[in-house]
Amino acid sequence: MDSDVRPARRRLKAEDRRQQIVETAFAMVAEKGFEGLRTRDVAARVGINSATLHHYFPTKEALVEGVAAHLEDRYRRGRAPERAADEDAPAALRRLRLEFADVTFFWREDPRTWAVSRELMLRAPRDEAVAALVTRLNERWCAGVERVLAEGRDAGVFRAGLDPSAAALAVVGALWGSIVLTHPTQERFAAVCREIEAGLTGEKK
Amino acid sequence: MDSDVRPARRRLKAEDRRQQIVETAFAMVAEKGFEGLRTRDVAARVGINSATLHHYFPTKEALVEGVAAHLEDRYRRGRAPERAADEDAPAALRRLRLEFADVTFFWREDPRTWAVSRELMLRAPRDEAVAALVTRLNERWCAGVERVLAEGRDAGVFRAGLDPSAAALAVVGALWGSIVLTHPTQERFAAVCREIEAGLTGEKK
Amino acid sequence: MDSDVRPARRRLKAEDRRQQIVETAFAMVAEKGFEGLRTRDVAARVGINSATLHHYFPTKEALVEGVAAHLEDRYRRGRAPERAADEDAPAALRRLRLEFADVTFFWREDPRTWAVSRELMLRAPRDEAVAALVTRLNERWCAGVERVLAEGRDAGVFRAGLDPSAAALAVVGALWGSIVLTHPTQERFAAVCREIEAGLTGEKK
Amino acid sequence: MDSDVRPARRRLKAEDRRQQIVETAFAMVAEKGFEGLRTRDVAARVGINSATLHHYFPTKEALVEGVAAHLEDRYRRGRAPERAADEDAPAALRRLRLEFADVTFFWREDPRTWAVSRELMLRAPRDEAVAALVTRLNERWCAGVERVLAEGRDAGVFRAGLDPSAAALAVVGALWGSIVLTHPTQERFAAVCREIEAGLTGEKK
DNA sequence: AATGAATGAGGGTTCATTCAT
DNA sequence: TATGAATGAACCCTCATTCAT
Repeated sequence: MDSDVRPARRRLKAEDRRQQIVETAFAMVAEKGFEGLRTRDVAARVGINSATLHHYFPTKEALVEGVAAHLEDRYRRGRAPERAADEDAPAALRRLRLEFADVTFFWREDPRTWAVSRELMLRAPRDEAVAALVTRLNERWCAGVERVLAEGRDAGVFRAGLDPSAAALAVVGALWGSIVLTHPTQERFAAVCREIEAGLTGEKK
Repeated sequence: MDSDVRPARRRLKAEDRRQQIVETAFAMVAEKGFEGLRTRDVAARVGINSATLHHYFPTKEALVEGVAAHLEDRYRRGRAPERAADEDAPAALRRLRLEFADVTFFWREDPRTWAVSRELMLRAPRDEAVAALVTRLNERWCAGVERVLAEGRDAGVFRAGLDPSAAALAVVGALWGSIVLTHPTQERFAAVCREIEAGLTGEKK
Repeated sequence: MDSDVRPARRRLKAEDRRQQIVETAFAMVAEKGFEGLRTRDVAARVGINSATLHHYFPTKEALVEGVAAHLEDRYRRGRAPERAADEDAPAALRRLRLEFADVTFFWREDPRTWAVSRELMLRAPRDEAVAALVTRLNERWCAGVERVLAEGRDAGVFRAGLDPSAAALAVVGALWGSIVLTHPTQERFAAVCREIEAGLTGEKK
Repeated sequence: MDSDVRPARRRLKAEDRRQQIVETAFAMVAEKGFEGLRTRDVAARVGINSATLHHYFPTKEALVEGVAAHLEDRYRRGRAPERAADEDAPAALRRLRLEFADVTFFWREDPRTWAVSRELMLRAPRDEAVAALVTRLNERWCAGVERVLAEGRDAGVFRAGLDPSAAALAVVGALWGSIVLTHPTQERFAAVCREIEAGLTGEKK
């Protein structure tokens, strides 16, 4: 019916509309990258006039920053559920595996989040605000892993000679790089994680 | 006769022009990314009309592919000089360190090549031709590392339980990812390499 | 009763708002010209929503007319104080100099009024409502000067052959044109006024 | 016929095209003012794509400057033909009347030139390049009149006490101001000129 | 009386590409 | 081979105005 054609979507509350726009833009970036992000397309997909979009985000850059902030939100919220399987493993190992699970989760369950963060990476060198966000996210990630590694080394779970800071960067790099470079299957990525773990625990030759 | 000589000379000149254009475009991508690549700018920097550029590269996509091919060339040519320092180290370790040295070389000495390859890798998901090249480059890189790892494991240099294929991906990912994510200093990157090596050799706890 | 009192009070307040809006728009035109007049900017400076502004002035044209009317008001009110200096000069000369003083007053003491009237005069050919106002203002001005000139001529103060109507237009044009064309200093403008006076009195060769 | 629909107007020589564009823009400014100048409209009227216009004038401001320069050209070229009528009048008077004739010529025969210069006046306070042009034109005009006045005074044609510089500004202002303020008929403007002349010659009371 | 949301109709500018010479 | 002229399809953004509350 006609009432379906013109849905009662008009005149949303401001915050809802902002959210709706940001999410649409987020999806668009995931599909076509920032390069392919068009304010008109976003507006059209939301079902509003492109001038209305400018009412919420006065400039495209503001929209991009909105998308970036949204990404940060998603990272904060969505985490992989803890698995009961590892109950008897050492704490450090359990937490390391949780880290792996998180990455797997985003890589498998939420490919858009992954795609957007890749796009942000690409844009960072030419956009200070994005660069700041990317740096912040990475540092937070590395710092988390570093704590796990330091505690695990002190607890005897990981190699004694391990340099937590450098190793954390190597681990995070390996997780991120292996995915971006090769888009591995879940199995292959699991194998990579096992190798990382083995490298850290220092399993005897 | 002249009519035979001239075409030959011209074709040579034409090939030079192509090369000149590609190199300029390469430099431009290094500076501004593919997103900032403008055919007119390239033409202007070469000193030709932008219509002339289209005479050599009928479409922008063709030019991008030219840049990609040029990158492959550069990878084939430029390598880090072997260092005499490691003479008494096992062969596998020496070759692994050579791999590290190569990456360091491109990251420190040839930033443009690094920048372009970074752009290409991140752009790959949205461009099939680029994706093909990237896959080829990565597979070649991983295969090389994999051979080193397999031989090293068999020679007792690396951990016995090591899965050469997965570990190679982890190593390549760590090298690439740590650089792209954090733009490390030379010292920091060296520390990362040491951790990778330690993870592979399986240094006792 | 209250219901009688309130509407009256409101209407008063409404009139104040209108005044406030008009004055703000007036200031804005003085700063940026009609070309730079934006309803949103006016509303913002008043501290109201731009929709509220449209509640008082349903269209931008109405606002412009409001500004024009406000200009007329200002001309009616603000006049230069009479100077005691010329007490022994003939009446016609005294009144002519008063005219000069008025122009000087607006040009020096009230630059905003001057700026707006300049905008209106130059804009008149493209806006009928403005043209009507401008014509009215000019005719009033010319008529005033014309009376002075006629009386002065009849009193033997000005040239006998003087055509009051044409001379009035020449005088008014000279006052206005010399200012708009060159933005003269006060001294230079005074010199221009002296020349006008000399031309009218017909000072012997 | 079809060959009439698609006139052989394409692919003009660059300078011709520029001229064509400038003249069209000039006409448009005369009609609607700078405020109403639209690059798209100009292009459409010329019969070219609006991108082609940007090929010649990379920015709207450049086009405006082109129009301004064109105005200066017109002033340089177009002058009123000298009239044989005044042969027995003193040289200074003849030259003064020539000045009047010039203004009359532009005001009657070439109203577009007049309109554009008025528009430039309006724009000058907000555009430095235009302001410079306007100042240049006015100074040139005033200087010309000043010379005439000085010579005429020294030759005994004009009032002995006349200040050439201030009087020149008064004359130029009167000519310009009387036209802009009232858009006089030719007869009325002629009367104004007569009054100016009378004021300068100092005709006895 | 007052507001924030929403809009339509442009407006200047960009850019890869084509065409005639 | 090389060029300048020319183009169409967008793109981001602006602004007076309207609508529902």
